[in-house]
Amino acid sequence: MRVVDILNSHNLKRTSCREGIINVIITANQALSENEIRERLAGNYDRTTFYRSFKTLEEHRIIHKIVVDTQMVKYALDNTVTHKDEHAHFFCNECNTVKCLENIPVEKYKLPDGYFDVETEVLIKGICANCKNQGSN
Amino acid sequence: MRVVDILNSHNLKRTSCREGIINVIITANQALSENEIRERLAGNYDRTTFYRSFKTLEEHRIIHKIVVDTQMVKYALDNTVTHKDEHAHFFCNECNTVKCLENIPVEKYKLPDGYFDVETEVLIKGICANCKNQGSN
DNA sequence: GCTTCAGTTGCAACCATGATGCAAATATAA
DNA sequence: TTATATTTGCATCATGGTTGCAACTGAAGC
Repeated sequence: MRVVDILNSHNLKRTSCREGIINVIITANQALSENEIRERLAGNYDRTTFYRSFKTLEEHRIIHKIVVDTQMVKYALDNTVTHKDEHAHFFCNECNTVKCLENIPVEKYKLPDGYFDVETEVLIKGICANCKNQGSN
Repeated sequence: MRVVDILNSHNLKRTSCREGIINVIITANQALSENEIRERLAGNYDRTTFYRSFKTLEEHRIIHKIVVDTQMVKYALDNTVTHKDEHAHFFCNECNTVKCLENIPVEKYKLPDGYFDVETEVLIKGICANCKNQGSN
């Protein structure tokens, strides 16, 4: 599916910022932060434009946000695009990258009486395969 | 265990800010934000002092931080104090409260080859029992 | 109780993320 | 090409996190 079609199917205008963001995220093999996306983007956009583009794309479930910490937010292509269920995320303490563990569905936790869950976020922090290998060299 | 003993056992000086924070968190039945703690506290402390107190108490595993979003951070008494294992957290979309689900241990997710986990954060968002009851009245 | 000093506090200043109002610019449909 | 609903850029603000530094203070020793 082309980026144009993704935007069209959500009745979103195709602006260079939106197209750029989606392109960068689709190409990347990992979740990216606002700055990481900006670096990989041709155009130079205002922070607010970026912020609002992310928000719009998120609301339309084209991308999803992973909050690692209050000072580290990353974005990845959403489930509805890759057709995967709710999945866990992995954050590497060494290289600070975030990966969607698309084959690791989040467990359905049994809540106390009267509690109802809407969504569950699972963030696993540790060392990724890449950094583990470098560490043992 | 008294607050004084908690600080002493970690070789931390007993300052009114630290004692106050721990007291407020122990008393509360839920995780609290910086502002919620400040409101319940007698003294008037600088933001930086608060921030550094939280950091110190967190590093010594007396309290732990729950990041709901980039703009919402809450603190709760840590496992080492209540002697509970790694647990899930519940965030109510209605009343914005965070509760430690101390009887809900986090699942040990099986990671891809080469990946090693250090800690897993599980944040379940939904409606708490309290808000659910009010909604059905 | 007084002295000493490592540790803590308050202040100023800075960065990142999130958010809104408003005028100018633009995508798209007519 | 024009009209209009959206989007963009700019200014501005809020919150959380962070550091440097001088002033202050808890706790130990005298």
